[in-house]
Amino acid sequence: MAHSFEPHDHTNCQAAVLRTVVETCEKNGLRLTPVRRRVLEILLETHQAQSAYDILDTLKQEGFGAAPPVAYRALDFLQTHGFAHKIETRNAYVACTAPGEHHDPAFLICRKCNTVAETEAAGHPAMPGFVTEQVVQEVEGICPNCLSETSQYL
Amino acid sequence: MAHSFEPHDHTNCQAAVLRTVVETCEKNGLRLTPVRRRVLEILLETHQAQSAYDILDTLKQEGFGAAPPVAYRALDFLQTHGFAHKIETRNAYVACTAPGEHHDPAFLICRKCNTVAETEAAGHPAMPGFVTEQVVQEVEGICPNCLSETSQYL
DNA sequence: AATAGGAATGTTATACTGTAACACGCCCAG
DNA sequence: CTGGGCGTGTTACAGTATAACATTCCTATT
Repeated sequence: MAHSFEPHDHTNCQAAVLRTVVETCEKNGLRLTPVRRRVLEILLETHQAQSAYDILDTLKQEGFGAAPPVAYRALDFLQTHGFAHKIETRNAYVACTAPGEHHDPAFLICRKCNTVAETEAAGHPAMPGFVTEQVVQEVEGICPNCLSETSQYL
Repeated sequence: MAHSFEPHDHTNCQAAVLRTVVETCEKNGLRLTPVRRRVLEILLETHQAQSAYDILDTLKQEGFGAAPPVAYRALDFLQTHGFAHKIETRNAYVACTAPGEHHDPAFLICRKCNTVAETEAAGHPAMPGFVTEQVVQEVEGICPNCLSETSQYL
């Protein structure tokens, strides 16, 4: 699977994830309602994290409910079932690029182009006697594409 | 150094960190002004993360400026110089428990007692060609103390 | 000692992020 | 055919954070 920083057929990328999510929902009796599906599609349009209010703006224009809970509830659903993730350092959201494939996602975030790449967390901090339940790993830096541009890394 | 989950002489714990910070500031020509010092002290009072507005409430009562920027600017200073950290998953702040000792802090956060323990991040997600600049690692779970209490881990 | 310039503080105002609580409609299990 | 759960929509509000400007305080020179 190509990651977000690599050139890839994005139309196909979107379609593949959407298909997987639709199938997963059917298999597990989850209701991928119009709002929920649309929010996923909005997230899938780009590999940049989008704020709940950005998403809400789009929803409004399309005739969905106009108040924040509409967006937040759809995002909750998507996150609960692993179809979307929150980028904590940005208070923004991305579609999962590998639904059903892993348990501890980690994110590489380019501070120049804002692209987010999802990867698997390889281990996490621990301490004897501490029971881990959730792991957040986010790395900010410069992605290969922005690095190779003439402007360099500032 | 005892970590936050271990029983320890907290008065001494606070004093030691404060002393180190004071020395570091003197050594590097940093101005640990009254507000900044007081915010650090407030953070040092507990190993639980405190919101900027909690801190601000205390500042107000003590005659410091009453508007959010007062707290946020002091926190910015402390974070910039590694004396405090933001817990991204909680929008809250803690004092650094090992100022000057490491570069990539990671945090273990007990969801029951809200205690935060700082540790060193052992490695972080990467991808070929991506230049890492900042790493955020936060683990939520149950700390040893809460685990051993009769109520168990729910 | 006088003073110019930057740093720090304080204020107002506003932007951004997120949730509580309740009304309504839909659907399907009894 | 109904009642209860779920999903949607709304209003209202709570919580987090910053922009912009005025003022004061240092301090590094004259």
